[in-house]
Amino acid sequence: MLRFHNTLTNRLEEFRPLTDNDVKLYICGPTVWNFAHIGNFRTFTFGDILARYLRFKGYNLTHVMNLTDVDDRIINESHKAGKTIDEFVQPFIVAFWDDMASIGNNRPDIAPRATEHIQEMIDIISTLLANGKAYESDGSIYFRISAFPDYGKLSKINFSGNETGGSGRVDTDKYEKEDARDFALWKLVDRSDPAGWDAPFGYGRPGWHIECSAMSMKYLGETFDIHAGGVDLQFPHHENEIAQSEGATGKLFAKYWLHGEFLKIDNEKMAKSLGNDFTLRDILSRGFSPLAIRYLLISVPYGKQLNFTFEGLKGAETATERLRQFRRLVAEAKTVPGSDDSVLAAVAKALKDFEDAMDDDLNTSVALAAIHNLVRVINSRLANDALRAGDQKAVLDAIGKFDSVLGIFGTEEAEMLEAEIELLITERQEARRNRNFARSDEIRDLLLEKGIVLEDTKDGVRWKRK
RNA sequence: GGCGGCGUAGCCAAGUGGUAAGGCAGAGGUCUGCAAAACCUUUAUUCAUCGGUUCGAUUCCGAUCGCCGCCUCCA
Repeated sequence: MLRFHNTLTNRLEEFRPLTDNDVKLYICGPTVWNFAHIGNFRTFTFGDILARYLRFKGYNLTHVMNLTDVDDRIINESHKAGKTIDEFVQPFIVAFWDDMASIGNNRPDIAPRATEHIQEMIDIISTLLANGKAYESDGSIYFRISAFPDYGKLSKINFSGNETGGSGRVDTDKYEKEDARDFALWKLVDRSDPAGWDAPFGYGRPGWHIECSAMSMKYLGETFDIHAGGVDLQFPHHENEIAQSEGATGKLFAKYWLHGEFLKIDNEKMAKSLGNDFTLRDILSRGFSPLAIRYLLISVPYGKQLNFTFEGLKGAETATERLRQFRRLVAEAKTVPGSDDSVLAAVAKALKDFEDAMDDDLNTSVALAAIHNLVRVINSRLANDALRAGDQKAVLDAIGKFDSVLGIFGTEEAEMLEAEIELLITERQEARRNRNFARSDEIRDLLLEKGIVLEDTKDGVRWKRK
């Protein structure tokens, strides 16, 4: 029985789709103003695992993840760069999908861009204006929180204890709002500003929160199953999404809310000021494999904070290497006919433990333990005995299942590429020993073409992806 | 100030009212001419501290200390 911790109810709940076997999932995607950092990828990898597991369980999934391509940061940065929003954002979108592929995250079925859904946002705002849940002030449109009694049901936020007053933040807004908590749905901007759109209520641009309401409801319906994202989005972003959407439709917006916890670096928060806001690219350039990064990101359940360290990443590197090696050993094992009940039982147990763990709010830690336990049993077997053909098939099937959910065994292509690289490096070493430097350079260039950079260290030659 | 989470071996960590998963590192071993790689075995009388409840607590309650988050753009 699949269960999720639902932020809305703050309980572990059995997952039941709204309709039959169909599951509609929305995950808040990146703001494409920069390269995404490792903390972003923890959330997106959690989202990917969630999507994969829902499919593993046999659900017919529609997976939507938005791209936020209009917000103040983007507008400022594109201004600075002297580019249009689209020109500025495009390379980061490309980079984002490259990074996602590199870390093994499947592409969502639909990845809508905010700027392509302005009309849908305008429609929601119009509805809210018409039903009294929004108002105009100084040309901008605000959500009227006092007209939505459920406000706060997700974050359980208690405004009475907030820091307010002279130095507080709540009252510092320069605009005239009925209530300090009210938030912008549509911001009036000057005609000359290219980052604006025409709307019945004036030339302007959407507030941050409205885009997710518009895109999720457009592709998944007014009520859908799961809405996921990082914890920091819980308030105000998700709370405001609920207010806007339910305020407009009068229906439940999302049934289950799942929030991915933060990633810490060396037990500290990730922050630009601390210089530890590593992008995926930063980490790859240090020679770590994307597979190891993925492994580390899922080694702790999504609902708990994860402490990211380079020592841990080295460990993840070794662990994924072992898993890859395991699959190779099993696949290439010489077999004898038949099967062994004790091996089949171990495989069945691993599969059950794995599924039980994933059913339990995606407990990837325990799921990984189930896999490692099987690896140990089978490796022991392999060390002492020939594998039976039936056992081999069962183990490979199980690996296929584990990997369809977690994606940590590495792809065949990646494995072949690495074997090829190792071969070339060995040949280059040989050439250098024989003082055949021409051949050595030739190999180096060949590897460079494949995007592999060699690094001579005192322990020998290492390589890394460019 | 309000609200929430966490503190488990050298490191990353799971977990439960009944006596501590898994990974990495370390140690020992198998294999190998020696290495490396690979594989196997092994590694916490103890779960931040102090009290309480209980036959029994790491697990429940209270206090203390420390860390992280939200309340403000943020995965």
